[in-house]
Parts: sequence; structure tokens; C-alpha cells
Amino acid sequence: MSKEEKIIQAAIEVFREKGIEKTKVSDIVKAAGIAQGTFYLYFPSRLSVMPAIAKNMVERIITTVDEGVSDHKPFDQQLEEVVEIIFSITKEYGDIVALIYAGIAQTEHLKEWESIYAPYYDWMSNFLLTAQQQGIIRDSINPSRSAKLIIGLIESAAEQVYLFDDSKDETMTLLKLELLDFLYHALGLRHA
Amino acid sequence: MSKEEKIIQAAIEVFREKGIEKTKVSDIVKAAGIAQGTFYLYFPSRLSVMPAIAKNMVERIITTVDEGVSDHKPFDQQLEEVVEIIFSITKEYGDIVALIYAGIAQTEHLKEWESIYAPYYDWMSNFLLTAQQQGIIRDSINPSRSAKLIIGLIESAAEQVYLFDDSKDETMTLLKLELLDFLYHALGLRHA
Amino acid sequence: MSKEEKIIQAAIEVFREKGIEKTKVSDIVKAAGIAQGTFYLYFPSRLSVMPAIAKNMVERIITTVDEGVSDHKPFDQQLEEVVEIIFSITKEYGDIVALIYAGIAQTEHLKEWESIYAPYYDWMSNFLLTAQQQGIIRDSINPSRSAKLIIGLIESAAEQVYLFDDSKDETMTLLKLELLDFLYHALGLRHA
Amino acid sequence: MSKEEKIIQAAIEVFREKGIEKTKVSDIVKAAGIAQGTFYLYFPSRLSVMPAIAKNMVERIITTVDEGVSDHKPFDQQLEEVVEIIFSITKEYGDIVALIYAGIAQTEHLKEWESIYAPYYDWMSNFLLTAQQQGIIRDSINPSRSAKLIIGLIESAAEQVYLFDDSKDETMTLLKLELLDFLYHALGLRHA
DNA sequence: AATGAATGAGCTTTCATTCAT
DNA sequence: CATGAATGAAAGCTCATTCAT
Repeated sequence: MSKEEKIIQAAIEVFREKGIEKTKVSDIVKAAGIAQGTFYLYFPSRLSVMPAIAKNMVERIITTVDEGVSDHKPFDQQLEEVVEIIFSITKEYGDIVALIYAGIAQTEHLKEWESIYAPYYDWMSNFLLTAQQQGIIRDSINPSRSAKLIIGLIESAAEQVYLFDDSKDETMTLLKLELLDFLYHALGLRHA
Repeated sequence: MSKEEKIIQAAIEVFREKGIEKTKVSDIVKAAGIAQGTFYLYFPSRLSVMPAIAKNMVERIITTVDEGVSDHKPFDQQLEEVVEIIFSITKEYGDIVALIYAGIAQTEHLKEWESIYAPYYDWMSNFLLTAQQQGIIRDSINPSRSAKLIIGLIESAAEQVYLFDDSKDETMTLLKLELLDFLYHALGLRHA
Repeated sequence: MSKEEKIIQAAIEVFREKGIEKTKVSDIVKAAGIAQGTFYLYFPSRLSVMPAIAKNMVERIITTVDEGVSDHKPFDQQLEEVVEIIFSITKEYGDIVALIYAGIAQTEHLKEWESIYAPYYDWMSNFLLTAQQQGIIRDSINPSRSAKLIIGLIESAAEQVYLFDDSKDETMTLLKLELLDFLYHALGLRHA
Repeated sequence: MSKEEKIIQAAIEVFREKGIEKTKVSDIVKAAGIAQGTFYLYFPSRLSVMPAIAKNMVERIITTVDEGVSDHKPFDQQLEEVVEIIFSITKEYGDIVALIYAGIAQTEHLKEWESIYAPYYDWMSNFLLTAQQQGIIRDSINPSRSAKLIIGLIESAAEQVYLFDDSKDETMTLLKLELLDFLYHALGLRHA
């Protein structure tokens, strides 16, 4: 693992543990097993790790979604899988993603967030396009625009559950079902 | 305006201008026209203004939504108004809300966010319930759960446009239309 | 003694002891008996004390010269006194003046040095003018321009002796005599 | 040009541009086109280039003076040439000499300054001695001691003009004339 | 001899908080 | 209630120096 990767991994670890404001560069380098100065050979300032972390996280998310969806299953079940995966990712990484978003929001890097998310939106856009071409979802859907809506929708639902709610399992299950139903209707799902 | 309110208004102003991490207590008190020490008579620490700001902001949002929706119009037009309002609120306040959310996320106050948002969800929930009782949206909608979904959906769409996009008007209009269409389908809208 | 004066006195003391590069703000505040942060209430940066010190030093020098010269004595003896005084000031303060000049030279404050020295030059200029009006020194002397030459001359001679030479007393005495003789000739001294 | 010379030249260049405190070893090596570590093969520490630079500068000065004075001209014109040269050297190198002196003053190398200047004083001393042997300047002059006085005098006059003054040409010309007149009288110049 | 990545001690500066008035 | 000078802990960052290659 390169020094840069070490720093990113260590930063993720420490940010999760202590939050952003309380994470010092000294904590990161200690966790990474490198010297204080070495940090600054790879990142020009404390907060500039943020976009790198974000990229790393989003890549993980995309990989997980991409690998987690079963190619052969019908679309409605695939969509269910997508929701499941995003919920479970949010459960696992949601805090850190929220944290990082917060961290980026504080810097001048906000614009980068968009490009970091781009491949995620692309994946969803393709996912919708395929379904549309097979006549499974309504023709009036614009895949690329709806991709953003859907990701926003699922993520915000997941955040509701994991970040704020006292998260009784039941609450989560119910919201997830409501969400799926919502999505099916929104997409005009026709059973193929 | 009481000193406390002065502090809150000043804090909003300064946070917007300089971001959270870069806003010092000294900036806030200067903008508020009070002495450094006075701040601590009203708030125990620098970040403890955050929840107060949040509350203030969300109250404004709810008021705006509540007053902005025309009682007598049909539901689909009301929904359009809601979307319009949330978009325009996000345009105006989105940066500060994101900031505050970020600020709160960094503290132990995260849980408070939920209670601050509660009346907002309640409003939407009632809005849906009314429509449902009038048979305008599908029966299978659970108003309270869908309220959260819808607010999350609309807000994330608005953020897409205003925080990240280069926001050509066209982009915004198209996403808004897609969103409305999405919502109409999701809610199983029947013209009354 | 005001906090600002305390800082200046302490800074002089510490700069002499440790030199400029090795003097930390922490040393100064320790010597001044104040808190680290208090320093920055009075001076915006570590090196910005320099001009203040310089001013203080030059004021001392002028006072010493002014008080040290006997009004009633003949000019040649007064000039001897001036030389004596500048030599002894250089012995006492020369290191710190050199240091400060060095310190100022490193900053953007160099121009200030001129205005700090101005009253010193003025004193000398008046001293010469008086003598000239009494017909004691040649008429072709321009008091204001020669004032600068003479101060530069005496100071550089004194520096030679105290900063570089191994400073045997004899060396010093001889250079001082040479200097006086040099000055008498230069000024075209006529015994009144 | 050897690596060592490259370093010295680069250091001169960078010190002039950025001042001493702000010049980093990394700046010097970049300007010299060598690697960071290579610096330490030639100089044991950052400030140890200083005496080398000083030596280099003073050698240049002596060469310039020595070559610039016309052997065959009468003494008073030669002296005028000396003044001219020292003024023009100060104009060109004065800042860096002041800087270096400052730099050396901060280190333990101060004593070296004396030996660096020695050949300069020697040149002037010989210059005076020759004139004295020809009966052109007064017998009571001690060439070696007056050499130091005169160099100090001319240099401080030149510094006045170039480092501090706003240096109108007129100011400079007048001070230079005053200085020459001052010197002629001081030396008891007799036209041969 | 030359390199340049890595080091880590240590600095300046900031700023939330306190408290005597 | 209000003030604002004073505090001092704490952290980001720099950069001279080293050393494995």
C-alpha cells in the first residue's frame, strides 16, 4: 500500500472514530504509521484529504452496488437489491459519508463532490435505461435525470433510518417497503 | 430584537459568508454588535448556536411552505407549489442548511436535527393525508412515512441543482419537471 | 509599565541574549511575564516588535548624547564627548542595534529605519549648525548632510572596535584619536 | 562552474529576492538545479553559505575598486573614483551585503567578517600610504586606521542614499560632493 | 558524488473561554 | 447584565537535515 493510500485509509478510520473537527493530523499520521511531515508531501492541508476519501468511498459504494445486483433477476427484484445495498452501505458507511460531505462542504472542494458522484449516477442511469429499453419502466422516464432523483431518494431514506431514527428494525423495514412501493409507482413499473 | 436573537442572526450571516470552520466567535459578536463575553451569557460554546440556527431556519422554511401553498387549488398544483417553494428555499438557504447540518453532524447535537425537522415532516404528512382522504392519491401511501421520502427527494433534487450543478436554468427546469412527473406517478395521482 | 513596554523591554533583553533567529515569542513572553497570546494583542507578528525596539533604542541614544554633552564646553571638547558617548553606547548597545538593524533589514520595515534615525540626525545637524554659526567649523560644511556622514563615520568606527576587533584598549584609544583628528580636519575646526 | 559555486551563486540570487529568513534550502537548491541533499555535501548547514557568499562579494568589491582606480591620475581624482565605485557597488550589491552582514551577525560567524574585510582595508591602507609618501595627504594620518574610517564613512554614506533615501539623483550627488569635500579636508589634501 | 523521499522537532499563531471590572 | 483584555492550550504546518538507494 502506497503512503498515500495509507493516509487515506488511516484518515477514514480516524474520522469515523473521532469526527472531523476533532481529528488532528497527528491522529491520522499516527494511525498511518508515518511521520507528520510526510502527510504534507501527499496532501497540502488537513482538509484536502477529504475529496480523496470521498472518491475512495464512492468507488467502494459503486463496486458494492455493481457486484451486489444480480444480473439475471427481474428488474423489480434488482431494484429491491439496490435499495437493500444502499441501505446497508448507508448503515456501514453513512456516518462517514455524511461526515465527509460535511467536511467537503466546509472547504472549497464542494464542486468536486459532483464529479466524484458522477460514476454513481452513471451506473444508475444505465440501470434505468436498460429497464426502459426492455419496456419494464415507463417511457416518460428520463434515465439520467431520474437517476439523480432515485439515488437522492434512497440515500435520504436510508439516512433517516440510520442517522436519526432510533432505528427499530420495524421502522426500517416499513420505510424500506414504503420506499420500494413509492419507487415502483414512480417508475411506472410493469411486470415484464 | 433580543441579544440572543441578534447572536443567531449574526451567526447565520457570518456562517454563510465564511463557512463554519472559519467563523470565529469574534466574527459573530462583531456582526452582532456585542462584546465577546456576552456571547457566553447566551450560549455555552461556539457550536451550541448551531441547533438554535437550525431551528430558526427550519421554522422559516415551514412558514414559507405553509404560507406559500394555496389552499383552494387542486392537489397537483399544490404539489407543484411545494416543489417550487422547496427549490426556491434551497436556492436561498440551501448553503446555510447544508452548512448547519454539517456543523451539527460534527457535534453531539445530531439527534436534535430530527426533532427540529419533525414539524416539517408533520406538515407534509398532513398534506398527504388530506389528499389521500379526498381520494386524490393512492390509498397505499402511508402519509407519515412518505412525507419523509418526499421531503428527502425534493430537497436532494434541489441540492443537485443549486449546490452542484452549474445550474443552467434549463437543467433546473427539466429536473423539476422530471421530479414532478416522478412524484405524480409515485403518489398514484388521480385527478379529482 | 504598560504591557507593550514590558514586551519591548523583554524583547530587547532576550534578543541580546540569544540573537534574533533563536529568539522565540515564547522566550519574550516568559521574560515579560505575560501570556503567549497577549503578545499578539500588541504586535501582529514576531518580527514586528523590531521597529518598536529600534525606536526605543534610538531614543535612548539621543537622550544619552543630548544629556552627555556639556553645553558650556568648547566645541572640540563637545565633539570629543560625542565620540566618547557614541563609542560607549555602541559598546553597550551596539550588538543589539546591529541585531535590530539586521532584523529590520529582513522585513519590510527597512524604510522605517530612516524615520527612526531622523531625530538623531537632526540633533547632530543642530550641533554642527551652532558651531558653524559661531565660526568654529568651516562655512562650506552643510550641517544636515554632514550630520549623516559624521554619525555614520563614528558609528562605523565604534562598530569596528567593539563588534570585530579583539578590542584591546589600546586599539580603541588609537582609533578614537585618529577619528577625532580626522573629524577636526574634516570640519576645518578653528579654535574659537 | 562547480557545484559549490552554483550553490553560492544561487544563494546570492535567492537571498536578494526573498531575504534571509524567508530563503529556504529548497529555494537555493532549486535555483542551483541540484538535489536537496547535495547542498549538505558542500555546506554543513543552511547559514554556513553566508561566509562563503560574503567572501565572494567582498572579493568582487575589491577587484572592482582595484581595477576601477586609474593608476596614473592624481590622488584627488583617484579618491573621487573610489567614492564613485563604492557608491555604485553599494547601489548594485548594497542590499545583499547588508543582508549577508545581517545573516552573519545572527550566527557565530561574525568574527569571520573581519577577516573577510581585511583585504579591503589593506587595499585602502596602501592607497593612503602611497599618497602620504608622496606628500599628498597629511603626515599625521595613520593609513591603516584611517583606512577603516574611510571605508566605513563612504559605505555608510552610500547606504544612506541607496537603502533609505528615496534617492533623488540630486540628493545623491549632493551627499557625494559633501563627502568628497569632507574627505579632502579630513585627509589634509594638498595638491601635489 | 548525487539524489530526494522521509523525518519529526518545534515554531508561530489562533481563538474559545474566562473573569475582574 | 455587559464588557473586552487577558489567557494559554493546542494544532497546523514548515523545513533543516538525514540516509537508503
